[in-house]
Amino acid sequence: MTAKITPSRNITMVELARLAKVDVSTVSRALNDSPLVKPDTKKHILKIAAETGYAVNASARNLRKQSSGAIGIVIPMRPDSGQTISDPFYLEMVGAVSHAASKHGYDLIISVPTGENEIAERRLLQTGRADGLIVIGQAGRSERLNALGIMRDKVVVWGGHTGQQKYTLVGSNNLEGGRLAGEHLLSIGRKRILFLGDIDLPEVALRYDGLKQAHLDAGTRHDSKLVLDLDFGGRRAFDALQDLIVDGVTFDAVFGASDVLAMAAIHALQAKGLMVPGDVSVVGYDNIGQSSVSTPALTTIDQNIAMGGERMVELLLRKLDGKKVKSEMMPTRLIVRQSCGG
Amino acid sequence: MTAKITPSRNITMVELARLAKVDVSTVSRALNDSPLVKPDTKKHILKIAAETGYAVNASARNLRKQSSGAIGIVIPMRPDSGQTISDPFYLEMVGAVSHAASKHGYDLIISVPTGENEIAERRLLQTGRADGLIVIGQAGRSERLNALGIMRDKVVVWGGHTGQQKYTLVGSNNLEGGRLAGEHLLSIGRKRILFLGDIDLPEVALRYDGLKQAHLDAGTRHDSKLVLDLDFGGRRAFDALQDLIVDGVTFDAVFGASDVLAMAAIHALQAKGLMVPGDVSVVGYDNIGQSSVSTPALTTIDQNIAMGGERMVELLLRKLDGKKVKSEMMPTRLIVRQSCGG
DNA sequence: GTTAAAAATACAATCGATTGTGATCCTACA
DNA sequence: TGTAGGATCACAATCGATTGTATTTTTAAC
Repeated sequence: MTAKITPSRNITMVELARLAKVDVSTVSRALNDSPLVKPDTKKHILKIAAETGYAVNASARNLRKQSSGAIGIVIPMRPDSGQTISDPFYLEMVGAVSHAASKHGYDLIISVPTGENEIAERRLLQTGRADGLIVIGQAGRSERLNALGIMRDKVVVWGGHTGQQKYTLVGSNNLEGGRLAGEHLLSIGRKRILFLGDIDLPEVALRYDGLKQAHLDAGTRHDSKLVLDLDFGGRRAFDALQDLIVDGVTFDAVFGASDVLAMAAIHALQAKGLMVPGDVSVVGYDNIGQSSVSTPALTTIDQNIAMGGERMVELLLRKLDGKKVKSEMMPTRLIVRQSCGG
Repeated sequence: MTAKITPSRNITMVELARLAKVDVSTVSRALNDSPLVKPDTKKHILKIAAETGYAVNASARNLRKQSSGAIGIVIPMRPDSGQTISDPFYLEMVGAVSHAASKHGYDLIISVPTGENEIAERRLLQTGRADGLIVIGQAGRSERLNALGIMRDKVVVWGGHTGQQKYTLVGSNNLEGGRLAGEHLLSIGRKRILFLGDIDLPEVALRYDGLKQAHLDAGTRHDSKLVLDLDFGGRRAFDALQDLIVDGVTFDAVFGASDVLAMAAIHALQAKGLMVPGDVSVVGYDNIGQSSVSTPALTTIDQNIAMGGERMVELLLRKLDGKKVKSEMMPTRLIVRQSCGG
C-alpha cells in the first residue's frame, strides 16, 4: 500500500509525452489502448503515467469527445418544505444507480430540483454536464416529463406504466404488486382494506388498481371510501390515520403505497390502541431495509430496487448510443412477515 | 409556461456571436456580466441567448477556467454487502449538501466507493471532475483520510472531533449530544443504560464518552458491560439486542448511536415483550423524519443536518478559495418524545 | 474642431485532450 | 538491392469557451 505521493499540480499530457519522448497523440492512443501504437511503447508510456500519477483531464476529454461521462439523477423534494423526502427508498435507489453507473464508467450527478430551478434537469443536459438523465418518480411532473421534447431520448424515468407516457419508463409492476397485496389480505380473511397513498401519482394509482383487481378476482369490490389520499411523507399519514379512526371509519387492513406509509400506519394504529396484526393487518410497498425490523415486521411488496437501478442505467446508455429501447417492468413479489397475521 | 422548443443540436457561442453580430469574446463577457461591455449590447446578446436557448458548454468552460464547478460527495457503503447503508440520515445529508451546493452554483457528484475503487474519491479530484470533496462519516477510513496528503485542502469531512484529525471536520457536538442523552435518562431515574453503536467510529465513541460524562456528573459510573458494539445497520441491532435479552443482561434504558439503531431496539424490545417506555426508556440520535412517527415517538438528539450540510459546502468553497478554515461543531439539542416516559 | 482619454469591441492565444492524415520506419518479397 | 505495403509515429486541426491585449469608437475637454 505505498500510496503514490500526489504531485502538487496535476501533470498534463504534453509533460507525460515529453517524459516518454513521444508525441502527445501517441500518449493519448497508448492510454486509450489503441492498436496504432506498438506494445512496447504502450507499456513504456503506461509505466511513466503510473509513476507520475497521471490522470486524464476530464474537461478536456469531454470537450473533445462531446460527452461528459456522467449521468444525472433527479430525485424529488417535498414541494412545501424544501426538504428532501426522507424515504429510504430514494437512498437505496440512488445507491443502486450509482453502483450501476460506476460499473459502466459513468459519474453520477445528483440533482434535487427546488422550486426556482425546476429546469435544473434541463440545464444538466444542455450544458453538457450530463449525457443523460434518470428521473426518480413522476411526482407532479408527468406532463413536464412528456414535454421534455427532444431530450426524451436522453431520459429514463422510474415510475408507473400508465401507457400514456412518451418517455422511457422503468418501474416495478405496480398493478401486479397491488394485486398481490390485495390478494394476500383477502386470502387471510380481511374484508375492509384501507388504501394509503397519493392517488395522483401514476405508480400509486396502479397499486390501487391492483388492489381493486384483487377484489374483483375474489368476487367482491373495494369500497372507494377506504382510500386515504396522502403524499409519501410519513408524518401526515400518522396524523391522518388517527383522525380517520377517531372519525369512526372502520377497516381491518391497511395497504400502504410505501413502507414508510405502512410503518407510520402501524404506529398510528398502535397509538390508538389497535393491535397489529390482531385487529388490523398491514402491508407496505418497497421492502426497504427497515421493514424487516419494525414491530411487527412488515409484510411488503419487493420491487427489486437494485435491479431497477441497474436496468435504468443500461437502458439510458443504450439510448445514448442511439438505440431504440422499450420501457420495462421489474417483477414484484410478496414478502410475508408478521404484520398481517394469518 | 411556454416551454421553449429545444433546438435539435445545442447552439454554440460562435453561432450566438454571429447572430448578435459581435465577437465571441463580447458574447462571453456579456454572459458573464462583465463591465467591459455596453449595457445595450449586453441586453441584446442576452435576448438572443434566451431566444435560442443557449447554454454555455460546461466542458469548455471548465477546461478554460481550470475548475469543474462541481463538488463530490462520498457516502459509505456497508463493506460486506455492497449495499448502500439505508439509514435515512445519509439521504437527508445528501439533500442538505445538494441544496447548499446548488445555491452556490455547484453541481454535486455522488460517489459510493465500492471495494475495488476505493480511490474513486481521488480520481474525482485528479481528473478534475470535482473541485473538492465532502466525505460523510469516518467509517473505517479515518487513517485513509489523514493520508489524503496534498488533497487535504480540497476535502471536508463529516464526523466526530477527536482532536487527532488532520483534515477539516464538521460534525455535531457528539460529546455534548451523548451527555444530553445520558443526563436525560438519568434524570428520569434510569440506572442501567445500554449503549448501542460501533465504538470504532469516532463520532460514536464521542457519543459514548458523553454518556459516561453524564454518569460522572450525576455521581455514578456507566457499567462498561452495557455496550453493544454494532455497525449502523438496524438488522443486526435487532437480532443482537434480542440475544442480549435472552442472555439475561438487564438494563432499563437504551441509548442508540443513531435513530435507526434506536428504532430497531424498540422493536426488538417489544418483540421480547418489554414495554417502551414502561420497562425500558429509549433515546436515539439524528432526529430523522421517521423518528417522530415511531411507536412510541422517539426521544432523540437533533444534529441539525441541514445546517451541517450547508456549513460543509461553505467551508469547502472557502478552502478551494485558498483560505484557511477551521473545523466546526454544530450544536445539538435534545428532542423529548414519548420513548423515554417520565 | 482637435485631440486626449475613456469606453467598447475585436483579435488571438490558451486550456488539455482526441483524431484524421501525412511522414517515416521496417519487414518481406522479388 | 530496390521497393511495396504495413506498422509506427508525428503533425496539426479541433472541441467551445475565457481573457489579455490591441484596435476602434465614443466621449469630453480645451
